Amino acid sequence: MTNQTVENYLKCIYSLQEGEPVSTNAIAERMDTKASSVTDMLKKLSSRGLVNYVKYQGVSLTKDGQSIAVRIIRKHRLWEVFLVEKLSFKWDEVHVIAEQLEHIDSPELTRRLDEFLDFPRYDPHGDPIPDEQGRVLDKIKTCALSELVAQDCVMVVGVNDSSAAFLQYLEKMN
Amino acid sequence: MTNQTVENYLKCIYSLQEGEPVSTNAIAERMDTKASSVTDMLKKLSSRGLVNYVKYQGVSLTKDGQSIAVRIIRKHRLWEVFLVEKLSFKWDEVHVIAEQLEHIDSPELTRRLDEFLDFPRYDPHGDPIPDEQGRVLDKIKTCALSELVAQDCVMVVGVNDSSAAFLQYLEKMN
DNA sequence: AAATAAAATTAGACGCGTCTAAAAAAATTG
DNA sequence: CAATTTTTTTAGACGCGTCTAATTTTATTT
Repeated sequence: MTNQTVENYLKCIYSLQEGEPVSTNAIAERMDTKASSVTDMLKKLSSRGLVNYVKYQGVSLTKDGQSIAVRIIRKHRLWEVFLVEKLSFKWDEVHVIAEQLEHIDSPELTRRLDEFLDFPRYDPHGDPIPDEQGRVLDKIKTCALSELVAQDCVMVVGVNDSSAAFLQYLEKMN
Repeated sequence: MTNQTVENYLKCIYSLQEGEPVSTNAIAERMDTKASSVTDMLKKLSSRGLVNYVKYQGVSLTKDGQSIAVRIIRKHRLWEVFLVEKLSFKWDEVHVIAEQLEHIDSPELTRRLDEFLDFPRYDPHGDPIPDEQGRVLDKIKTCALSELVAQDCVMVVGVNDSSAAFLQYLEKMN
């Protein structure tokens, strides 16, 4: 199977993983595909040693699978930083583009991009950027603006409503 | 067919085009594939209105096909400038990476990248970068170092022998 | 211009990733 | 705990881009 496809499946499983194995249906829903397609793919990923898959019992990443997933996430978030910091994109515009850029295969490019960006630890949404060895920090703690009291010192890292209308409203109010 | 594939075929035909229609074999050789695969593809491109294809008579780009090819080349060369100017890659290292980056689909990204790079007219090899409307300048005139005489004022834009050994030799001699 | 060589096309196949429909297993419920 | 619902898997198909082998068309040679 194609690198792109493998990477997207692994990334998806990674993001759904929380202790217990991930279900076929959960993957299908997240990837906007059919459960039968997922089953097919899981068998192939398993035979490549990228996931632990037991029929009817869900799936989890192997060490190799995890390592690939983390590398993709690293690239995704580095590109998001690039798009926002260097090309002045807004938070909500960068995700779709980064989903393409994350599949560019060149370790040297990733290394140099990281350096060019001054080794950022977090992406524009406050999500941690894994380092070259795949180590991941914790996500920055976030809370709603409404939970704060006067004098609290915070940084705005994102919005929940990313509709064009709302963003334009924020823009207008500066 | 897939965007990537279409784009690669159109780019290839564009680069082989010089007055007369391009032959099936020429495309096959350049793309490292079989003539029969090329024939299959030409039929599909033709039915999409991207090429003028007449059996046994070669192929040429339509206006639409040309426009797509030029857009890919624009992206390819812009990314090459980025890699060399911003990430300090060497001339000969950037081509393979740019072949991946050129397929990233986001007109806004291309626009902003262009701006970020200060609207460069030529890529690191002296090849012209098409503008947003698809206008292409002439390639910068080049000649061999050996053709020059003392006092000539030139800029080195590339080497013919890009083997690691030769590049390291140049490096050593500064 | 007939014979031969080269170039291009067709026919039929394959792997990939996906799908629908049907079957099987697991979970839920009355 | 038997019946029903939900989840998952299997079986069989399809489009894409490619391939090999065979055929057809065009070009070259003598």
